[in-house]
Amino acid sequence: MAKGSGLSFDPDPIKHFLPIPTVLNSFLEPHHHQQQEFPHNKFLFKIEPLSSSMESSTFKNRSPPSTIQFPVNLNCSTTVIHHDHQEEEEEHNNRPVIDEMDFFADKKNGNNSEEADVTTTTNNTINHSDRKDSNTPPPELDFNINTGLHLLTANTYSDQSIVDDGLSPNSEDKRTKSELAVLRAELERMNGENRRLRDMLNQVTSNYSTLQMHMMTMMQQQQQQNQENGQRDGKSTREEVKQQHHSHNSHGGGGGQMVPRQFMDLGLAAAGATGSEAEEASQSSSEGRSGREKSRSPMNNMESRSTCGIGREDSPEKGSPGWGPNKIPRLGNASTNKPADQATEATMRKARVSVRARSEAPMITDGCQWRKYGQKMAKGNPCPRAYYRCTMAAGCPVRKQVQRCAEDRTILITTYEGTHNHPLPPAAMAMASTTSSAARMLLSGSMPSADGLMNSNFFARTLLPCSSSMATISASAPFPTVTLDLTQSPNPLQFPRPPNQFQVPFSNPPHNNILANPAALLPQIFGQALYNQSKFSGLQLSQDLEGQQHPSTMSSSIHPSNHNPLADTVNALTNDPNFTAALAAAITSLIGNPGQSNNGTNNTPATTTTANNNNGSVTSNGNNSNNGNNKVANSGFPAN
DNA sequence: CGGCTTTGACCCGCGC
DNA sequence: GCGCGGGTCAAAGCCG
Repeated sequence: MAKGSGLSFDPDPIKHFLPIPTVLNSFLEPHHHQQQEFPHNKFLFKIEPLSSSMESSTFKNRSPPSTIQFPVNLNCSTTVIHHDHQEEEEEHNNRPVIDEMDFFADKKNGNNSEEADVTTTTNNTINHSDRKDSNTPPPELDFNINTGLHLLTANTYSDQSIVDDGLSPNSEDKRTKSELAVLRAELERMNGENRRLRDMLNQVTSNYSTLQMHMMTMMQQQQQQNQENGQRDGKSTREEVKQQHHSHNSHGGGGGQMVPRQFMDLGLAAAGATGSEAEEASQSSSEGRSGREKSRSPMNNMESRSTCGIGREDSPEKGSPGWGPNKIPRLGNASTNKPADQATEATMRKARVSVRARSEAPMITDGCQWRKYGQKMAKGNPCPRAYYRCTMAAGCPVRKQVQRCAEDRTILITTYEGTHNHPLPPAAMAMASTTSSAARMLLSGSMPSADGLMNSNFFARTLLPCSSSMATISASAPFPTVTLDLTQSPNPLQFPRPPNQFQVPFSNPPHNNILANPAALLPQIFGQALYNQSKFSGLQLSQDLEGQQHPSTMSSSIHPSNHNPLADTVNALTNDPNFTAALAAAITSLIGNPGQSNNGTNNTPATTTTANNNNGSVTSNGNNSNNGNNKVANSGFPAN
């Protein structure tokens, strides 16, 4: 392509550069053929009651197939279903929540369902056969799960019913009016419910953040305490030994040598209320490939992070103007640093958080604004790797790499590194929180490993008790990396998980249902991981801990032991590549808006969350033009 | 005109 | 010391 053409380099086999809403749409692909009348930017994200309203108001008068119930209730309007209104109503009234999931399960099952789709009816009808007898959900549905994406169309019901009635004008008119009145009343009620739920969600989110911070602080304190004890009396717990070893060898920097990790600035990171905490963990100094990089005290710096170019921090002499100021000179000797800092810093590496998601979109929307600064062909991968840096604030050291997986080009690998030195938009909080937690997890553990690899099994279980296959941690790379794999088990229904695996940690309050709130999924996963990590903060981990689940998780989890169709469905849904992609994309939009949604102006939930995405921008930033982002996203997309 | 992408060049660490 | 590969820079040029 011509240099400076401004055109996107689009080697990607996947030509669909879809904005978030579109991503969601892609997940709902079966409906595409019905979406023509409704632009993507018409997506309406709506918060509705998860349980109560579900069976009642929420479903009434809606065409089932056309609606997909998303966790926080993302009502993406897209389709117009030509159903008989009354029939629809009846169906809705009788439909248990699970219908939505079944709908998805069928979709993803590959059974495809273009037919089932159009139809939603088909599918639903089948399901209904069993359920019309009873309005109560199956026994195994002991938790409130509402997973479907609820797509509904603005003119789904009344209009259609009016048209199809075939009654005399007068009676039709009356009927229409009455229906209209009912609908209005219902609408108002739903709005009220939405408001309440929004508040609730905000509160939950807030609580979660608070708890997370608190936990981080405590973990740090504990770690420090352990460290002090270790130094004082030479007590030799495994961890302490490592720590000491660590401090002694802090600058030895044996490449590839396994070094213990310990908590560092986690507390700080947690303390950072900016929401950029995510990277703070990664900020932690790193021993770097040769123990060259030094970072400063966690406390100060976001910027120290500075050094945080991806992989470049070690070359102080070289620095880009923007990053120069942040660069930290290489310290040949650690002698200038405080011993404690040396030890910790030396041992810590810059953490990276990698997210693997199956997505056709060029980039996962994370709420930040990125600018592409380079693209390279990486060895062993025909797809180019694109380099982006955060442009939300001048000098923000955060960078990310985006690359397609060589084996499966539908998989998008996004690797984050660095800490934002600026407040994050609400939309970016979720991802930041998630990556932050992951990074902390990574940096907080001190795992011995002869082969240079962390005990991925343990970590996976710790990090993601729900699925050991979803997260892996590697310390063998130049930088420790947490990989969050959202692509595993594309079709769990076809490839059932081992019976002793938890799929999703449902340690949630009634309204914090993961499935009902995808936005909370990742943070919650990592939250659980953090919990487990803290639980095992001694880091005297052993395989015998594997499989151990936190009681809270156990109690509310879908227990695999009893084969549960619903659980399988849930698993299927939560592992659906498209869903995960949509989830990743939706995270920022959904959870990220607590601040905005809190203000009274958002009485129409439908318009609230989508604001940033309606333009089809890949990155959402209310204060900035999305055009640039789109460019970045589209052109920067590294493909083959 | 500012912001962005493209892309060749450059720097650096690492392995041999 | 050299080559390789990853990561970054910055000039050129496009776009709105």
